Amino acid sequence: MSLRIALLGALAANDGLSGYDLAKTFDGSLSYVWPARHSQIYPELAKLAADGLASVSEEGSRGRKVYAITENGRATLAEWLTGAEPSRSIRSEASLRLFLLPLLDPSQAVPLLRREAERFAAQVRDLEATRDLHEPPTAPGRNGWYALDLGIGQLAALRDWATATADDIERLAAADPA
Amino acid sequence: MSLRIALLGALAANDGLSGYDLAKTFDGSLSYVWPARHSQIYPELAKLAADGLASVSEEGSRGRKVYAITENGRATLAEWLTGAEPSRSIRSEASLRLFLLPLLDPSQAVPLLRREAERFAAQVRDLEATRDLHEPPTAPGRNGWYALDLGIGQLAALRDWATATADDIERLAAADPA
DNA sequence: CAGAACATGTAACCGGTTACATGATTTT
DNA sequence: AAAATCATGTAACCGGTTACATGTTCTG
Repeated sequence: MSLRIALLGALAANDGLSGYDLAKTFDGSLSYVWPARHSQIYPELAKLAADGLASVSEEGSRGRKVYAITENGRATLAEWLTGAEPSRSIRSEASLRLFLLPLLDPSQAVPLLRREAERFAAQVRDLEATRDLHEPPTAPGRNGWYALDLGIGQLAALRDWATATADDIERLAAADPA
Repeated sequence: MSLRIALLGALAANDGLSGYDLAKTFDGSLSYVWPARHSQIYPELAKLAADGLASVSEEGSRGRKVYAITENGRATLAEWLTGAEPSRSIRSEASLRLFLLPLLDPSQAVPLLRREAERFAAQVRDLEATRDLHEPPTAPGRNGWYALDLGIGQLAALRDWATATADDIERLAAADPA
């Protein structure tokens, strides 16, 4: 279900996208919340068209098909956004790693946590630089900007947790050298 | 692959767990990074045992099987934790929703963003209360505590983003009433 | 004794990933 | 002319979810 919504959202934000363009979006800004590959996007676009939520608005060269969201599609999107509770579950390999690192003994865990923290910090700096390169665009395009902030916030939280946990483990190890 | 690691991690943190116990762990603390159902856990434990990474250390009443991580299992876990880059991809329906909410017109988006922010804030308060109920336990069990902090940090980031975005949209709408 | 909680498993289905497959246009 | 990029699709496989299926022990 969520892939449909994400596609409708991308089309609503910036009408006139091809499967190829969408694949890039799902590899860029949208990848922070819902990554998807072209092999999943093309069939889903076909289904969206079959269900009347999107339509092929234009056929370009090289077989390019440009999709537009329909009124029906907009309604479906708005309904999902205003309606039912979304699932709160997330699955993150990077977080799993952070979560398990404290299992190692302090001499191993602390440097690894600091390395991870530095990695997240670097990503945060990258994204902040990307964001600050662009003047805040006006309403519709602005969404890419908000998305970037969401990514930055999540990564910064991971960075801070890794730092705090490394500090805590270090403190404990110093107080009680097992 | 990651489920194996998560299971090994849970067994390393607290040896002597059954599939049933593990299912509860994956529904509790571990759910913030890697949720799993018992229907996935039982077969994977069998595979872990077949591969010599864990073993059945004890059989209790009601068919209860207690698993223990083996030396081999510990080595595999340590290798994954210290080794290769974990995938940075995450998939979150809740974040997708936040991400798309700014697409609605301001009069709809702002209250929904504030409602979401309040929801995240409530979750944060809940988790903080849970955490503060318990004295920080000593080394091995301490991991549940760190995990809680990671969950709190992630949710707080979502809360703050929702609040900031609502403020921003409101500010824009006030400046330029379309 | 009934209902809740403990406890383990299997099977069908679905969403997502990887790999396969093809061809057109642009750039060097 | 070759290589890169644009562009769309299909198929096999795998991990995860939902639903099915069964039996035991404890608690009220």
